Amino acid sequence: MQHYRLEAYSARSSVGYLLKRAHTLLVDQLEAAVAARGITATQWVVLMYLRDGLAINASDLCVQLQHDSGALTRVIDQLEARGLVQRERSREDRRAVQLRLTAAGADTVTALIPAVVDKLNYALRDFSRAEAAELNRLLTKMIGSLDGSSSEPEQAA
Amino acid sequence: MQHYRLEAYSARSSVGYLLKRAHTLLVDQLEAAVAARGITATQWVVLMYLRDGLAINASDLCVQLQHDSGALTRVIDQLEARGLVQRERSREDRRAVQLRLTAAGADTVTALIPAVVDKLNYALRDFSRAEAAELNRLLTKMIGSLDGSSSEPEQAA
DNA sequence: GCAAAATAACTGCCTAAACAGTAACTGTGA
DNA sequence: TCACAGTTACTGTTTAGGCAGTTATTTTGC
Repeated sequence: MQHYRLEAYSARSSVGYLLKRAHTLLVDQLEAAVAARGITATQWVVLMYLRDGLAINASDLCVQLQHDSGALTRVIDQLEARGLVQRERSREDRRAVQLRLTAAGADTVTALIPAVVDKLNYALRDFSRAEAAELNRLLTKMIGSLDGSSSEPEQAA
Repeated sequence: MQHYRLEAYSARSSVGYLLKRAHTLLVDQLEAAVAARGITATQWVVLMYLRDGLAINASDLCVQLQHDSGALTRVIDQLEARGLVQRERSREDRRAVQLRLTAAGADTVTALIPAVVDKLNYALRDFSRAEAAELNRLLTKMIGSLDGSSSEPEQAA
C-alpha cells in the first residue's frame, strides 16, 4: 500500500514529526513528575524496571530499553551514587553485575508513582479506552514492521 | 478516563516507550535513505521545508520543527558549507536571514525523494489507508492535549 | 521621539546518548 | 584442553540537542 507518493511528497505533517513531538511532550510530562525527587525520566524508567523485576542486569536493560550500553553504565553510576541502586557482582557469571533497588530506591519509586500515573493519564485524558488501545496497537505494528527487519527494504517494492 | 492505575502501573509497554522506539526506527530508515548523499535526517528535513516553501527563515524552521535555535544555526552552517543552501540578509527586516536552496540543494532533494518515499511506505507497508490516517489522528490528538497546555495538570484530577 | 520590550540569528557551554573500543570472563568446537 | 568467539560491563571520544547569554535590529508604549 502506497501512503506517500513521489509527486505529492512533502515534509509537512509526516508521521515522523508527529512521533517525535508526541514523544518529547510525553517525556516532558514524565520529567515534571519525577523532578520532585531530583531524578530524570531515564533514571525513572530504570528504577521501574528494577522494581518490577523486568531486568536485573545492565544488559537486560540495554535490550529492553534499547538503550546504549555505555550510556546505561553512567545512568546506573548516578543511581548508585545517590544510593537508590546497589551493584553486586554475580556469583554464577562473574562478568555480570546484579542490580537491586535499595530501600531508598524503592521508597523513591513508591513516592513518585502517583504523580507519574497522573501525568500519563493526563496525556491520554481525551482518549477513550478504545482509542488508547488502538494507538498502542498501531505503534506496536509499526515497530514490528521495522524492528530488526531481516528483510531490509533494499528495494522496497 | 483513567488509563493507568496506581496499583497496576508498570513500566512495561507504556506508550512512551512505543513512541520512542517507533520514532527512532523511522529515523533510522530516513537516515539510510539520505545517507547516499551524505546528509543526515535533520538536514534532510530542513532541505524539504525550504524546497516546499514551508519556511524561509531559521525562525520559521525553529517554530515548525520545534527545533532549538542554536542547533538549527549549526545545521544551516553545515548545509551552507556543502553548498546546498544559501543565506542572504533580508532587506525588509535586517535581523532576519533568508534561506534558499541552491541548485545543488534542489538537486539533492530531487535525487533523494524516491528513496525517502520508499522507506516511509515501507514503514507503513502493513497499514491500510484507514489505519495510517488513524495513527496520524491519534498522535495529533495527543500532541494537542499536551502542547503548550496552558492548564498544566497541577493536580490532574 | 525615545526608552523599553520583543525578535532574529548567533555563540559558548553543558549534558546525554551514540559509537568505538577494552578487559574480564564464559561457552564452544576441534 | 585450549584457542577462539561471544558476552558483560565498562571507558574514552564524538556528536547533537538544550539552555543561557549576546548583538543587531524592529516594534511597542508612553
